[in-house]
Parts: sequence; structure tokens; C-alpha cells
Amino acid sequence: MLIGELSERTGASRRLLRYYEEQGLIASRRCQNGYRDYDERFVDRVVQIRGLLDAGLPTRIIRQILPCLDQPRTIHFSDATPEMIATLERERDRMTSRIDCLSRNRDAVSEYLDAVRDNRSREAVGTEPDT
Amino acid sequence: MLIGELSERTGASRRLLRYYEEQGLIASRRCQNGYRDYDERFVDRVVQIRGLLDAGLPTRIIRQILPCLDQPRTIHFSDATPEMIATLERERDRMTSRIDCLSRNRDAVSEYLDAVRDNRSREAVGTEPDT
DNA sequence: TGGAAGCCTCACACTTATGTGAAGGTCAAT
DNA sequence: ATTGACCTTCACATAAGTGTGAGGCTTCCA
Repeated sequence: MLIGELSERTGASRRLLRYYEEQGLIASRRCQNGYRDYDERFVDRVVQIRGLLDAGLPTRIIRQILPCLDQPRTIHFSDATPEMIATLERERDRMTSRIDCLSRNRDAVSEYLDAVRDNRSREAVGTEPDT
Repeated sequence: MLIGELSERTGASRRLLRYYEEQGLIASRRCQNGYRDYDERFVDRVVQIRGLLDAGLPTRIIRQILPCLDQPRTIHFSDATPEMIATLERERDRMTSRIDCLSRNRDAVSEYLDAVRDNRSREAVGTEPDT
């Protein structure tokens, strides 16, 4: 599959796909004419990369954890150096606190929206003045 | 409280606090000599801002949702224009999907770590060769 | 009175993740 | 053969979040 198709199927711009390659997040073979040639598995891979980026992880961390998240769950124990494991544990914890923080704030936003909605319906029956 | 103290208590550099002010995320009174003067509530506020930033929200969104998340939960219904509510709902949904994505990936990392740990203990009793 | 420590503004610099455009090759169809 | 839709590399641009340093206040303490 050429870069245009990968782009369409993942929603990442061509530019961005070349950037991910430059960052070592994905790889491509080259056709005789120099065109990049990707295989199927990169569709999921790119989607995952974008999810992680959107979740706030920088490419250098993604590059590290990506091998562990490969589709045909082949565990590469060879990569599992103590430093690697430490990095992963640290990153897992960071992800957890990020999740907690996001959840708290999302809940706060939700509560606000609920309160506004309540206020609206009270106003609708003309019961209370607002702030 | 002067900027130095706020910096120490929040872990954000002075530079960053000035930047947040420039971005409209926090505000300060000024002393006669021009020094910034913050009150207590900004400690929590800054911590919250950093949490949201770390969670991937850009300052322009944080600026919008911050008033809704104020400590003494004063609901400012006056701010609740339809566009504002729409933005908040959109942002709440984005936060939810970010949480889901982060959770999935964190779980994948956890699974990998568990697998490595299992492999380690099997190795310890000399049962299996590795990949 | 002098120095250290804290503050101010301004400004240049860097990284990360992106967009955009130029100059040019390839390929398929007309 | 030319057009249009691909692809290539290179390079400049931008926003966000930071660092760092210059040049210059203030405040306090010895």
C-alpha cells in the first residue's frame, strides 16, 4: 500500500506519516521508483500511534513502548532490559495518573453541564432566578 | 504570595507562571513595586492546569473550561452560552475517548510487564527458554 | 553602602507535532 | 506527448510549552 492509501485509511496526513517514519515509529519498504510501500499491519499501528500521541505521550516514549504493543502479541523478551522495564513501569504509572487527572476533570465538566441543564429546566418552569 | 512561593508550592517555574498568566489561565494583583501577588487559591489552580496540560488539553481549551471548575463551586450560568456548552460537551467527549485510549494502552503495557514478570519467574526455576 | 536575592520585561532559542509549498520524478490514461 | 494524480525530498512556518539570559528594578541584611 502506498502512502496515500495509508493516509486515507488512518486519517494521518502524508506529511505526518513521513514524520512518524523519520521518528522511527513506522517503517516502509521502497518500490523501485522510490515510493514508500507499507503493509496492512501499519494501519492499526498508525491508529495506535495517534491514540498515544493524542493521549499526551511523546514520540520518544511511544517508540520505546511500541514493540511491546505489537499486534501478534509476540513478547520480545530480548528487549526487556531492566532499564526498559523501569521505563515502562514509570510510563504506566504516568498514564495512570493522567487517566485519574483526566477523569476528575471530565467529571467536573460533566457536573457543570448537569448543573447548567438543571438550571435550565428550573428556569423553564420559572422557579428560580440565576446567578 | 509572590511568584517565587507559588512556583515552589506548585512545581511550575516562575517563567511558566508568567506564561500561564499571559495565556489567561491565572491572574495576579500587583504590589506597588510591580511584583505579582497571588492568593492561596492559585496553588490548586496551577496544579489543576498542569494536570490538564499534561493530559493533553491545549491552553485555549483549558482557558474555556477553567471557570467551570472553580473551587468554591460557583456556577457561572452567565458564561453558559450555547456555544460554550457545545464546546464543553465536545471536550468532555474528547476527554472520555482519551481516557479510553489511554486505558487501553496502559493495560497493554501492564500486560506486557506481567508477561515479562511471569517469564522471569519461569526462568528462575529453569523451566522455559525465551524468545 | 554594598551585595545577595527576588522581582520585572524583553527577547531569543529550542522541541514537538504539524501544515504548506516548491521543484521535481513516475505512471496511467487520453 | 501531455495531463493529472500520484510520489519524492527539502525547507520554511507555526503553535505550544519551556529554558535562559540580559538589563534593570527593589528589598533586606550585614
